[in-house]
Formats: sequence, structure tokens, C-alpha cells
Amino acid sequence: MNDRDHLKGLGEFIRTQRELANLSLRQLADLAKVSNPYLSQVERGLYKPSAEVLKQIAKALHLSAETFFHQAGLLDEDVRNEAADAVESSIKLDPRLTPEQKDTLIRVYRGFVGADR
Amino acid sequence: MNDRDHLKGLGEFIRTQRELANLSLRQLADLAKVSNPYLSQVERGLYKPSAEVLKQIAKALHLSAETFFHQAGLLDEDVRNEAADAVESSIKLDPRLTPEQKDTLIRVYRGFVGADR
DNA sequence: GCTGCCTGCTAAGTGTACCAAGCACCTGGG
DNA sequence: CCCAGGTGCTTGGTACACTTAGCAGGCAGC
Repeated sequence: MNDRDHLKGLGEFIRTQRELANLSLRQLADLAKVSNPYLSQVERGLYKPSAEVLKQIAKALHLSAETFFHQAGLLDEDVRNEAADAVESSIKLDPRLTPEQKDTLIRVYRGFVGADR
Repeated sequence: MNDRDHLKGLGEFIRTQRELANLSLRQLADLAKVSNPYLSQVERGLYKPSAEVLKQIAKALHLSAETFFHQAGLLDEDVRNEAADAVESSIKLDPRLTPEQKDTLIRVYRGFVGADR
């Protein structure tokens, strides 16, 4: 029953977001005002960052703190599976997407989650 | 400029809420699964509780975790780009997607909308 | 009186979040 | 060749979040 399991998920999430933003470990560590070794350890799931560090990382990546807290399992309260529908509905509501693009995104998404409704 | 100032505010807030709920220190500590001496110290502003403890306390008092995080100054600002980021946020939050899949979806999405941040 | 149970607090210890320094590996110039 | 500057990771240490054991005082009943 290692508590590190969902922790590792958080680390992977952070690393993914960092690479998505094209930032090096040191760059993000600097932006988030933490040391680079520590960030490395967090990304590999060795340590669980405090809420403040989480908030700093979120800010450095231009993401909302809520997103990170949810990912860290700290804010879950209502872990409804509406998360699934949230993706599709927000895609449908996005005015910047053409109908064809919405269709493509939703197909890709459904392919990933295995939805078949 | 003591950093403990807003901390003390949090402690007082917790104590007020606890008394409002007619709970003894030990009762709340038990509900929140922390030791009673620790809760005592938190309420007097000696220590800053971790996000998980905060969440447990919030749950024990039947209050929202957001309320506590705000009170702790962890969640304040950034209520801005919510709407614009709805698609990306919901993708990131979807528990059924692997990090790689999220990455792919977001890349596709950004390609569509021409985002470049 | 003294038990026993409640209240909150203190003391001392353990685990871990976090940091500074530095290592090992690449890649690109001189 | 070798130094410069980039990448991520390891080590050793400090600070603090959090624990268990125990203290002092207030109020019941015996």
C-alpha cells in the first residue's frame, strides 16, 4: 500500500507539463523558486511537494493551482466522472475550433479513453 | 513582515470553526486523523499544516477544501484564464488519460487554435 | 479526601521536504 | 585535444511537519 503511487502520477504530470512548455529542469526550478535537484526528485516521485511549491510550479507553468491540487489528489472532494464529459463539452464550447476540428479532437479523445457511445 | 501572520490567521480560523462546530481539540484531531498536540500548535500558528492535513480538517468540519486553501493563501489569485483554458484544463484533469495521451491531445488542440504561449 | 475523565498544552523524538555543492554525461567550439 | 555550458541526478545536511508520552487544571461521582 505504498502512498507513493499517486505521487508518481503527480511527478509524471509535472514532467509532462514542463516538457510541453519546453522548459529545462533548471529553468522550471528557477521559475518556481525551488532547487533543481528537488524538482528532479519530485518529478521522479521520490518526494511529495508541499502545497506552496505546487502553487509556485503551477504559476511558473501558467496553469491554475486548482489543476495541480486536483492532480495531487488534494482537492478531489467530488471526483465525479464528469471529468470525462468535461473534456468533450469544453471542446464543443470552444469558439476557436471549427466543427471539423472539434470532431477530430473528440475522436482522438474517445480513442484514448475507449468510449463508444 | 513575519510570514507567520497569515498563518496565525489560518489557525484562528480553524479554531473558530472548530468551536463553532462544538468540537473539542481532540475530537477534531481525531476526525482529521492528526494528533491533538499538533492541531493545538496549528491553531496557535506555530506550524503550517500541509495541504493534506488541511483537506482532512476541512472534511471533518464539513467545509470546502477551497475555503481552507484560500484562507491559507495557497489558492488566492489566478481566477483569470479559466474559460479560455477550459479545454486544456479538463484534458489535464481527466483521470482516464495517460500523460502521453494528454500531451498528444493538447498538441493537437494547440495546433488547431494556434496557441503559442 | 482521591479517582477518573475531560479540557488544552509541553517535551522530545522521527521522518521528510527542501537546499547547496558537486558529479557524470553530452554537444559545440576553440 | 580540452574547456565552456547545457542536461539530469546524487550526496549530505538543515529545518520543520508531525508523532507519542506525559503534564496541569477543571468538574463529575464515590
